[in-house]
Amino acid sequence: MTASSPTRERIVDSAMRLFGENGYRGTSVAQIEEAAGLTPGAGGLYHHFRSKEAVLSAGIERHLARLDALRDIRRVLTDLGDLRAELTLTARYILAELDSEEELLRIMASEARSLPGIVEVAIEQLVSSTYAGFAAWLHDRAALPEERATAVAAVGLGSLLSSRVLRSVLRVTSVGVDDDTFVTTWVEMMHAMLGE
Amino acid sequence: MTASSPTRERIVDSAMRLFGENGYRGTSVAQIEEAAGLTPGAGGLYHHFRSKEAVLSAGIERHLARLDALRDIRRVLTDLGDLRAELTLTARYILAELDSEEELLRIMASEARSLPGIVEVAIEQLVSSTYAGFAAWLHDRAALPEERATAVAAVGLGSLLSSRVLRSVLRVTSVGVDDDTFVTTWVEMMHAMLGE
Amino acid sequence: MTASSPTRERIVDSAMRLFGENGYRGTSVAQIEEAAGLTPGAGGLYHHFRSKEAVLSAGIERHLARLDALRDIRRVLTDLGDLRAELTLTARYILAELDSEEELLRIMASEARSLPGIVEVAIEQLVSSTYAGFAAWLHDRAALPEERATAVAAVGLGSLLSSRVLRSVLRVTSVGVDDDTFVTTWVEMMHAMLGE
Amino acid sequence: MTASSPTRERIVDSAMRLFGENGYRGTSVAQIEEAAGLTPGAGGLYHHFRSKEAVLSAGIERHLARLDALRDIRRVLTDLGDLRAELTLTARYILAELDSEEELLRIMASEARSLPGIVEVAIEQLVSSTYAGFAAWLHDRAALPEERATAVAAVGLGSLLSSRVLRSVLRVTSVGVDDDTFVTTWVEMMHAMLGE
DNA sequence: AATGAATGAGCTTTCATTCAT
DNA sequence: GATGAATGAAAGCTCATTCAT
Repeated sequence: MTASSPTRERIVDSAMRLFGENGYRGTSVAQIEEAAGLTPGAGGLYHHFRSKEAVLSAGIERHLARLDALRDIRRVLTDLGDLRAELTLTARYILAELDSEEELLRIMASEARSLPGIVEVAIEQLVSSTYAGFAAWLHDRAALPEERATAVAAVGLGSLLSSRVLRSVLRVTSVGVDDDTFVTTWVEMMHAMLGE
Repeated sequence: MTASSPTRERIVDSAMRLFGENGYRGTSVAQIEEAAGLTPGAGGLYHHFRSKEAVLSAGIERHLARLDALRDIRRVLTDLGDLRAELTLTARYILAELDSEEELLRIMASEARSLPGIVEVAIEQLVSSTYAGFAAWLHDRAALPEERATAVAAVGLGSLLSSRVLRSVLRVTSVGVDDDTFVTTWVEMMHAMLGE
Repeated sequence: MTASSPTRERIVDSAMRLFGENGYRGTSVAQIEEAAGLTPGAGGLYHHFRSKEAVLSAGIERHLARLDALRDIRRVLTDLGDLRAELTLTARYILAELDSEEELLRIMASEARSLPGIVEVAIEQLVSSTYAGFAAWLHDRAALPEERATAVAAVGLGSLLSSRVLRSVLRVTSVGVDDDTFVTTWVEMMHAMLGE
Repeated sequence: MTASSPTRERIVDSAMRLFGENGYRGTSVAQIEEAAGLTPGAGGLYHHFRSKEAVLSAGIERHLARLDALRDIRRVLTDLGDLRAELTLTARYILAELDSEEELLRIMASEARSLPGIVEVAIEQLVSSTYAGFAAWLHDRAALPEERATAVAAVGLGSLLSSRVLRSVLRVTSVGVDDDTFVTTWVEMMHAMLGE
């Protein structure tokens, strides 16, 4: 039950990958053990975690720790002097983050309702803070009134989020638009909206 | 195995509700039977369906049949002469549809990866046709070139989809914007984009 | 989960026998199933009981129901006019009852501490009422003051109980005395104590 | 595997206490290790004992060694000239011994059937010799013929044993008699029996 | 002597599915 | 068409024991 060890890390890695692929319920402890190089079914996992759920918790916490940066999204959005450039940067950054957290996104979508406790907290932290951060930036940078900034953030971030939900969660291979075009179009829309 | 009977209907109803609430794996055949008024665990379900998966298939097919209307979205978007009004109508209509198909949306998100065959086809049909339909309308009505219409459809519909994915799938209670404001803002953005 | 069925009865029978032989923990559900004619390990037991503990509960309740007679021990001790004869009858009756409840006695001794809830109640009902019943009889029949009757009952019944505890629980094969001699000696002692 | 060491002693102490509280099967090697100040689950116990059973054996042997005195009960029963006084002394002594061996008594009762080998021998040694010793004393002191002495010993010791079996094994909190009254009554009964 | 790690075997329980009635 | 009963397979988890360090 050490805080960290190579095996422990391998267990979390394997588990999160399998959870993302097959869902939490769809992944057995034996599969995780096997993927982590332990004898499947021998219960080796339980020397490192109290339960299967504890593995998920550890995995989610690791993701969240890694995402602390995203939480304060304004740090990325330094003033480039050019709104279009900043919006492009934002879009690319958020898409890249969502891509690197594909596993987490999949798990959240599959298990949000079956595993309330753990997953709910993670979603709240992740989504709310991202939306709030972007809204605050719109308020500061584009001088939008607070309520309007919130609404624009909801519409704008929704677009970016759904592009990854479609791909990673719903496995929709394509809606006919490549990433670059998507970003360009999104930037145009946001820019048209923000005036100037 | 009759094509249709009151019991069969009750089974599909109960099953889809339970799948939406607890996921496919999280719902046992016995639970479905009980909810459908049969003796739980007695296997009565198997007089109407070959397997648990067949119940899901039937449920999804029923949803898809009901959604045929949405497939040809242009039927709704009759010419009102006013682009803003038409966009507002579109947004409201799509959100309403997503709401009435909340069950399906949840199931798709939870099981897209664990039950490829059945669910994947449904998602493909549903999403692709909706996106394609909206793009076609943009092409006709707003005179956008085809590629651009596709891109704008992707960005625009994504926003609407995300709003319901957040609420129904990820259980995010609110991102600070009510539906009316969301629609208004979305319409503005689309309108700003489409020029004129 | 029917209240009664041949299989259910066989499960309780087998379980109580095995619990008596190997203890509650020492008996696996698979063993019970096998002894009851079900496929071991297939979980058939769970169609009749919610858990392994529920089987023990049902078994204990069955024993207790059967022991309702013993509870009012005075019914047996009808006035024969001869104290010696009545004491002899009592001793034989109690030993016979303990013998027919050997299983229960073993289970009580093995599991009194590991399964408090269920077993504790049974012991309390069984032991307390027997002691109280015998004390009441001594009070009525031999005109002993209440406190004295209680003390004599404790000493006297203790002897009888220990003879069966030694044999059934501790597996002491013999302490050099056969049952008839034991009863005769016990009767003499009680008689000497109760005076003429 | 040293014959004796502080850790070894702590292991036996902890183990016997836990066996008494939770039973042999109900106590894990990890629990014993933890209670003995070792890292639970690390297998430190196996540096001192070949197996879990060997710990129980060592514990029982230690108890038996301590009980060698009781085996020759007559040493206690020195001639006081007064039979009543000697009986009182005997009763108190045996009850005190049973109390100080509560652990052992519990273990014997719980595990007599699941762990025959080890425990059976201990019980045999302990019980038989006590009964035989008391019978011999009755034979000498009260001039009872051998067979009669054996029978009276069985009836008399049974009472004392039961009182502790009820309390320590069956957890019956009280049968309405305190220890002093119990002893007094027992002495009276034995005295009435032994005549003069 | 002690520990971190691993393992094989076992546990209780759940469940989709089948079948005679 | 519905039920009571049964079953094979698998799940999460525990545990006595071993071993390299």
